[in-house]
Amino acid sequence: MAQHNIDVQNSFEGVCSLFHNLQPGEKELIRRNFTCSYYRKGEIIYKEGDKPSGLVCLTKGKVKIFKEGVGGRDQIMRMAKPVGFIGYRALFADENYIASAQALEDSVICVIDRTVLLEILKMNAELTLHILRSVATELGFSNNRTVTLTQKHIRGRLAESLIFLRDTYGFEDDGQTIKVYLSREDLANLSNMTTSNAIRTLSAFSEEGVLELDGRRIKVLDVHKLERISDLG
Amino acid sequence: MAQHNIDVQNSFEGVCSLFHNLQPGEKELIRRNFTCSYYRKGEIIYKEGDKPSGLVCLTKGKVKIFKEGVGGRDQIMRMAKPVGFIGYRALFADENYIASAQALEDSVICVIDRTVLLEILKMNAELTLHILRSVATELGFSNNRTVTLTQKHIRGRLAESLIFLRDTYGFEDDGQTIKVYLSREDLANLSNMTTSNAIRTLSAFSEEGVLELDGRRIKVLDVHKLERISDLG
DNA sequence: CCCAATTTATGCTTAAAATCATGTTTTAGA
DNA sequence: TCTAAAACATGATTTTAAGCATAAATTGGG
Repeated sequence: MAQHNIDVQNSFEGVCSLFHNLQPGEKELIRRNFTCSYYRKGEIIYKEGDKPSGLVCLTKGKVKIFKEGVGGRDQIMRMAKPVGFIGYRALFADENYIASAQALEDSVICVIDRTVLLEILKMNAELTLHILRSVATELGFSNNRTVTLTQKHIRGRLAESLIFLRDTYGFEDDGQTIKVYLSREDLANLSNMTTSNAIRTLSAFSEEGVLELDGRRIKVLDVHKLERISDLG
Repeated sequence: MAQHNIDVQNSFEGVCSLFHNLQPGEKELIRRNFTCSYYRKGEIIYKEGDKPSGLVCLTKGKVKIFKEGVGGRDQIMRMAKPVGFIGYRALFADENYIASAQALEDSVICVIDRTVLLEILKMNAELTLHILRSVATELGFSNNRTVTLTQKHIRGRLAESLIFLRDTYGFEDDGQTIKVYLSREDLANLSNMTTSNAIRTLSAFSEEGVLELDGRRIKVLDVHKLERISDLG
């Protein structure tokens, strides 16, 4: 696979900006154990059961993190955007991955070697404490998500997913179009419903004037109404 | 409320045993900022929205951690047993509690002052890294839980909850009776279903010879069958 | 010990969402 | 550009679980 012109230096700086209280020597250590690679849309970055080789970071593109469910039905756990870490849970828990990561667009993925990172963390308590805070925050998201995915009805879950996507990726320049283009199946897997129901409910939202649909392009016409639907459950 | 004869020293040692790589000076610091109190069955230890004052530890009794759901329906997120921490997610995330904790039996709760603990963590990277691992592991449980609660059917969810309770609290001396006595409503809130359905499904398991029921006493007659039901979804 | 309140139990009805079926549109590759 | 595959759309049907009603059993407090 060709080197699709990755700006390693820029990626490196982006990744480092995610760390707090990183000492010069530690930064140099990371630089020397830092690799980048290019993933085409649809390619798998890691799979459930794989062993983490290091701390994975997305510096360009979009990635979905998903778990295979009971009847082969996937559940999307998280959506990543640049610059951000993925797969760190398994790394810090010292476990294999319990979810898979797939590029939704052409993406650049960088990896900091596992051993080197852990060495740094053992020396830098402040940095470790900061990461602990991030993971604790994410555990909160996960707990909230469990409740909404189990207790809200289909309309509420889909509305919440759309709001979540807007919060994560923002709008296009028109201020209305959500800046991510998911298949109906992905949207369903994010919202814990069948593809049929995602399609149906999107159509309903469109008829109600909440959304305007054009293929995978989703334009939010009435944010308040969407939020109300999400809150109602 | 009377001092129900709390053995503070014993509780203190129990709590300290949960920390790894704790230095003598740090231990002394904790001892001087360590309080214990007694909670009767049913009493609330903290509520959703409260601000954590420190690291809470259960040294005696049983506690449920639950979130209020959409229609006032609670979702039990976690069951705690001694000796173990509760409410640490909010503390480390520097947030208010997103769930409430209630004693299921008479319990002893100890608290390590927040400021003191964070001081220790800032100095002790190894300890912080160890806590990071625990929180990352729990995030994994939470993610798995999200999938099973959303994708498994009622029978599978209830069976899984029963297995989970056995894993957490173990069996009585007879080797069959799960060592925790929950109301049908709590069992339902743990398994994401209505109380009616928890009752109905328990009865079904009993008729199928998987369980033997006697009030809140649940005797597991056929572990394999229970596991099979859980795995089927 | 007794009574009210709560919990448990069970049947029936309704609502929600999955499944199935069919057809159309879009996309990717030869 | 054509074709096959994939994705999207919509209606009908079935399954699942919630909701509701009623009654029995259990529990806790006076």
